[in-house]
Amino acid sequence: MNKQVRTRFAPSPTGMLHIGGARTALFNYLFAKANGGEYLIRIEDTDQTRSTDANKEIIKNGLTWLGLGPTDGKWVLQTESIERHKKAVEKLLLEGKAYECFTSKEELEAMREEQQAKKETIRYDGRHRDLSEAQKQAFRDEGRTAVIRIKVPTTGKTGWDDAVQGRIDVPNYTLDDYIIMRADGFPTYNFVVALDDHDMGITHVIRGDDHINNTPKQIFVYEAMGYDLPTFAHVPMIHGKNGKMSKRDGATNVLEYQLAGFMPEALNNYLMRLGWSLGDEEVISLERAIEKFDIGDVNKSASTFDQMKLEWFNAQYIKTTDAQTLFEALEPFFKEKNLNVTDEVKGYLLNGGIDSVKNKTKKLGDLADACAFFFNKPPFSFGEKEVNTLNTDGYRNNLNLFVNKLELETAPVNHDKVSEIIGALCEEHALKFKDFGMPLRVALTGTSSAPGVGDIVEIFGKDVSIANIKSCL
RNA sequence: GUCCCCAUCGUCUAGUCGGCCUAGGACGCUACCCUUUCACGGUGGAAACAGGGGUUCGAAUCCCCUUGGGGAUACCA
Repeated sequence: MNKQVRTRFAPSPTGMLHIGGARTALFNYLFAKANGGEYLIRIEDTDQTRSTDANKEIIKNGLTWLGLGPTDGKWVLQTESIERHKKAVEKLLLEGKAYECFTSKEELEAMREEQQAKKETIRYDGRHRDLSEAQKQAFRDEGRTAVIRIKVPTTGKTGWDDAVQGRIDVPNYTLDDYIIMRADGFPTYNFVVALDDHDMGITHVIRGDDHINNTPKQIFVYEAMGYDLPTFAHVPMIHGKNGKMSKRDGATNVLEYQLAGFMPEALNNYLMRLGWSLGDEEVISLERAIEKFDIGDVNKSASTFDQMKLEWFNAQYIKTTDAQTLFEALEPFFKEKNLNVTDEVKGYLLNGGIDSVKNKTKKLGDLADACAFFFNKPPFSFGEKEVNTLNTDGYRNNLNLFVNKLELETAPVNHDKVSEIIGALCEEHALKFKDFGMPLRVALTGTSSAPGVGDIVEIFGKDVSIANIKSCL
């Protein structure tokens, strides 16, 4: 039987969308797409006290930004299936595969301390596994409320063939009869995950390797319910320089990368290269990755987050993205920097402006800064370096020579024409190209860090160029 | 404590069932070149198989141990 491949990403709205979660989502997406399957989203909100609607929105926005929304368009909430979960608990109870446990939290705590002291495995000891009806009633009379625990084998081992980690076996004596329904009546994570993955027809469970320890517990549910096991694939986590990925290593919240000026394509590319590679290829599009991705090729070892390389990827994408697309991505950054985009400026930016500066920046915010001079109008407010440049007598003279020539031009002036004019002036006055470069750049743009003067004149046009230069004389 | 996982340049990685590896690529660092600024780009360079035992004619590649990291041990997910 060849079932259609179906993966899922199951974030918990108890926090924001973590960078590691984004990579897990990406691998799920890639694997599903690579196999012509579906990639679903299930928001695990069973912890009613810690889940928030705000976090649900943040997760949704983050995934949407990355282009990793569900292929079926449905953002499923786990709590929507709560009645089904409760029915499953009842079924296991009825079949004797689960049981009521009245042990109080204090008793549990005491039990753990004792085990700790004896250097034993810390686990629930199964003390209420085989309570008689009379005993149960006695506890109820005491006012105790039961939790439901699932019966787990105490000998032997439980294992599976992990698609990335290989064979994993865990001795059953280290596991315990864990709680599948809390005293408040809400089923717990390890129980409902297995139920939902089965119900949603998930064929491949791809998740972080912090879930390896949960997998046997979930396998018990599949077995108790009589379901077939999916394929499990545990991808390594992302670490920081010193252990856990933390703020020191870069933002952990995906949306911060958007705000910081990263392009989703760059973040996806960087994330997929963490633990997966395609020969010597570095810049890999989603399409290309879908063509080549296999979960079995993912590395088993954890990787360290490196912001420098992310920035390099971002620079690659900025360099190869067209001006129109970049302009749209840039708009929020212009707004943030109080740069008002007039039709005139937009014209500059789209007709050569963005292209003239895009290869010098790594982030969209930097790119917006690099574009800032297109918003400048004379009289310019200069920095020290610019003032010094313009106060040089020779330079001022060169400015005059150039602007006089430029005024004589009748046709539109382009890059080559500017080179021609400067070339002729150099010959005539025994000067060098650089005697014109810096002063002209400053006079045209108000700043010393700008593209070549030929490009600037072409973008601004003859009239604006002349006006700008004259404002500095 | 107990259980599980991992281990190639500073970082991300290549290294198909052991020989083609005096270990390749990328980021970062660095030298030089290009150049009207800042960049981009180009050509080089320094930089790694954690340690110890095996197995083998031969190991980065297989086995064991040590060490070092990470994760889990909740009425969180």
